[in-house]
Amino acid sequence: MSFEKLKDACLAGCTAAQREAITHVDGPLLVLAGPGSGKTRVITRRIAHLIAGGVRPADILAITFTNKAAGEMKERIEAMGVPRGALVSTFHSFCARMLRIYGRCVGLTDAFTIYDTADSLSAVKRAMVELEIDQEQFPVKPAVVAKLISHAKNRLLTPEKIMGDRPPEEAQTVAKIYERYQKLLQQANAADFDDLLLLMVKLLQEVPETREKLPHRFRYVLVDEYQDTNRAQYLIARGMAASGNLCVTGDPDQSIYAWRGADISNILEFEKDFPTAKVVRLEQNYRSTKKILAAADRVIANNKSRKVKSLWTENPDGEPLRLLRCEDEMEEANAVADEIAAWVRRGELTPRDVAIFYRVNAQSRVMEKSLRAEAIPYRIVAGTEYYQRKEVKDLLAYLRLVENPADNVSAQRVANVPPRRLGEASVTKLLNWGNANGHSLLGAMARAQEAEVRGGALQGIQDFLNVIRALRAMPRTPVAPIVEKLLELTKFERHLEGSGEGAEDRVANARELVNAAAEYQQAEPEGTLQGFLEQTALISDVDAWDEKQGGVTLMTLHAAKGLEFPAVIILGLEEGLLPLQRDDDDGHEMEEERRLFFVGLTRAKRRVILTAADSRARYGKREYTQPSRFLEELPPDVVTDVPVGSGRRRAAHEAPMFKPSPFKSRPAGPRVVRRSETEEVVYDADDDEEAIQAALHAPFRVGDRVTHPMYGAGKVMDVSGYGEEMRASVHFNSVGLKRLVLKFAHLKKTS
DNA sequence: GTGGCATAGCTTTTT
DNA sequence: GCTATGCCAC
Repeated sequence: MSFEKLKDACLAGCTAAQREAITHVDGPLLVLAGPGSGKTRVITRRIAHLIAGGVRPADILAITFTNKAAGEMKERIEAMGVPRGALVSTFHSFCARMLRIYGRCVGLTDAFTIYDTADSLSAVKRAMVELEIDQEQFPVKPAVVAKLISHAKNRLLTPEKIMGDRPPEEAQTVAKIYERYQKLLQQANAADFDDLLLLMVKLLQEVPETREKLPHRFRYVLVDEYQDTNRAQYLIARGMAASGNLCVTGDPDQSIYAWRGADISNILEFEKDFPTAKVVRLEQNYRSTKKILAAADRVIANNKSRKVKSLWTENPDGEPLRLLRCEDEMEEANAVADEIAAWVRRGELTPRDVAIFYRVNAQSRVMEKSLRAEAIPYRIVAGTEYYQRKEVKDLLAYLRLVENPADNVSAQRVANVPPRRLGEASVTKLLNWGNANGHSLLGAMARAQEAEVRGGALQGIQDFLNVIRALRAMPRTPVAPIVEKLLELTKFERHLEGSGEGAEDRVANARELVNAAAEYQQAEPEGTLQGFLEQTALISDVDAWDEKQGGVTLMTLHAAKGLEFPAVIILGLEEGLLPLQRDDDDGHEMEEERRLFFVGLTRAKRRVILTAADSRARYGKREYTQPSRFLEELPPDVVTDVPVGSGRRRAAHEAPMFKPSPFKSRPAGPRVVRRSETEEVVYDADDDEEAIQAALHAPFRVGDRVTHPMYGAGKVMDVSGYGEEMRASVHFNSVGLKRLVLKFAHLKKTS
């Protein structure tokens, strides 16, 4: 295809506003894109259009928010039929890549290690030990110190500045820890997440060798989700675009990362930063129904500090949003699982069409239980979890040491894993000797005699060094054999087998790392050990999510950004949870909570369910809740209120009003839970084993005639679930439609 | 050096 | 209520 034809293809089916953004070539460009307005399409087509217009792919840099988004963008550009070669990456991956090349200018070799939050914390603790700060006496905990340091870094502040109203001597001590921490990282040839950005800024601003060259390396720079950039990222974006051809896209109403330093004014003040900037607004929504969009629009209108925009859609009205009011989080989860089961049964949606969002990860547990009980397949999106597991981190620590022998945090971590009589005393001795004599921990081990380590520890040190040396002798690609060799040499699986409860899982996790390495190799045939380690360090939650796999998706509202689903369920619309309660509320954080809810709502194409529970367990204590203020902000005409459980039960049976006490056991006798006008679940109190077994092994089918001890004759209308959770909807002559749990219902076939 | 027990901290969100 | 860490005893 000719480049002219390609250019046309880039514009096919686009609106005037979209075309404007796609065809803009030189000079700064701000694309303010509402949810579902075709932003990704505009970015990918703009890149394809640039290339079709003669721009070399290698001159284009596109920054996305997640690795997953980067991968998808690359695919979509290639699908347009233009030559590949544009660099599409996240900020962190891009900076890591630059630092592999130019790290020497800022004190890193190309083998540097990336420290995650947990590694940083270890380094902070080590810094405090070295400074002889008594952790009992110093009132700031290591984790808080680590946070303060990170905070300072991604805002480019000195530690004193971010100490707020803490006493000056505390600030001074934190500053000292910061300094020592940084020295430790330097010695370990390591960079934490924030350093990746910070050192990149240094390359752009301070280092003579790079500050002239790097800003001109790319002619066109694009940054997506610009509303979520922090100070350092802002400087990098600007710094890389000496050409002035900086295109940023985003939506201030979807800024949800202020808590980690994102500065919404980066996008709000883009026009001030670049007075010649062209601004394109994308306000037509192609994703959601009118009702969903109206709800989202009305909610976000309550934010005071925002650029007003008018979202609209030509999509149909759609069905109303539904609010399930439940007694507690268990009922909430059951009601949601029942809903989904019904959708699937009716053929309206498949499980993979459905996403469940929540504010905090802890909410997923109860939900999972109910989904399992209904036999609904689901997937939790929390990719980093796997790499945080102890056994996996241990293995990665070995691999890092192979790559970077200076990495003391990793060396300290696994020196005695599996146990090899190389205890804390010896390690401390080696560490101190190494510090004094300019050697890493690994280096000190190689000179253990000099360091005056003796006894059993010496053999342990030998074993440890042998493992590292053997691995280092292997080629760095392919990666999987290195991981396999590691498991073999350390007898890691045998070590885990004896680790008590959950040992099987741990062994499986360890083996899984071999698979992860093989998968990495499949994606990156040339990939090295270093590349694999980098990928594992910079993986994000959504990165691990494969939408091709079936099942209901469970994730936090934060992880939901940028995705879309036919049906969305948002749990826990309660004061304190969504919006989440915090100590120092100055109103800005409330607005960020509202944006988070806005993001959740606007992920939905056709169907939205919201839930709220009267009480919820928190820290193991039951607390009564107030409905979220966001519920009052929804336009009443697009929301249907659906009482589940207690409220409905009262209405149905005119029981006296009382707050159900979680401390009283429920009264004997059949328990009836009404779920809607026509549906009830009846649990019988006396469950004799024989009847249960009989019920479970008598397959009821739609259309079967049955009798029930209490309700008499009826006809089966619907069957759902498996095993103990199998339920049937039965229409009884006496009382109409009931939903029965077969395990308890004592239902018999009559014909 | 290992294993058992107590307890603190967790539930904000994540690269 | 759970879990990860740290402390102590053997």
